[in-house]
Amino acid sequence: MAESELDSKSLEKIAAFFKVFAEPTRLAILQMLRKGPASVNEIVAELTTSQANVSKQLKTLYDADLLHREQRGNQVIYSISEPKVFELCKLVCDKLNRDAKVNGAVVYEI
Amino acid sequence: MAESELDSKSLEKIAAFFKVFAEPTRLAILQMLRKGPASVNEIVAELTTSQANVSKQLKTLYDADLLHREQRGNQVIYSISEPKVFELCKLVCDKLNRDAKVNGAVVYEI
DNA sequence: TCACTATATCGGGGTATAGTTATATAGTCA
DNA sequence: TGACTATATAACTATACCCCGATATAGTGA
Repeated sequence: MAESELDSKSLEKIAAFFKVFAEPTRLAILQMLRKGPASVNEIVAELTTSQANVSKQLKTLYDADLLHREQRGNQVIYSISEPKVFELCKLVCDKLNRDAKVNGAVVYEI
Repeated sequence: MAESELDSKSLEKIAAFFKVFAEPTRLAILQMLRKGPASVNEIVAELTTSQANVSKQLKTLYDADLLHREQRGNQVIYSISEPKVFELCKLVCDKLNRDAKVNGAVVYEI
C-alpha cells in the first residue's frame, strides 16, 4: 500500500474527529454531560438552541463513539462513553489559558 | 458577568481552536514540521496542494500560536512553537486506534 | 384506537472556508 | 536597475454544515 495514500486517509479521519469538537453546541453538550447522564429534553433545557439541533449534534457525538445512548421509556438518556474526551479539552483549555494569561484566572474550561 | 455569556464566548474560542486541527492539510503540515523546521517551498514539495493554499494554512496555524515564523533571506522557515500539539494528536490517534483495533497495528499517527 | 410526549429526520436559507488562479510583495544577485 | 525566486494575498467557485421550521417516528397511557 502506498505510504502517502494511507497517510492521506488517516489524516482525513483524524481531521473528522477533531471536527466533532469544533462546534460550540457540541462542546456545551459535552460540558453538560460531564455532570452526569441526561435526557435530550434536559439538555435542550440548558442550551439555547432547538430540540432538533440538539438531536442532530447528539447524533454527531454518538457517531464519533463519544456518547452512550440508552432508551428509557419514551426518552433517551445520553452519557459520556469516552472520558478521555475531557483530557482532550483540558489540553486545549490549558493552552488557551496559557496564551491568554488573564491574571492567572482560568477562563477556558469544560 | 453572566455565567452563560462567559461560557458561550469560551466555548466559541475552544471550538475555533479545535477547528484548526479539523483539516487534513493542516494536519499534514504539522506532521511534516514534527521532523523539524521547514521553508514554505519544502512543505509545498511534500504536499499535493498549491503554494497559495499552503501559505494560507500556515497562516491559520500561525494565528493559532502553534507555529514559529522566521524570515531567512527570501524564504520563511516555519517550525512548531507548541510541542503539546502532538500530545493532542496522540490522544486522538490513540482513541481512533482503540476504536479501529486493526490487528493491533497503529493506523493513525501524526 | 386516540391523544400526548419525546426524539429523530427532512428540506432550505445563510454562512464559512478549502482550494484554485492570478497577482502582489519582498528578498537576492547580476 | 532588472531578472529571478520565495512567499503572501485577492477574488472566486464549490462544498460543507449550522440552524431553523415542519414533519415523521416511537413510546405511553387512557
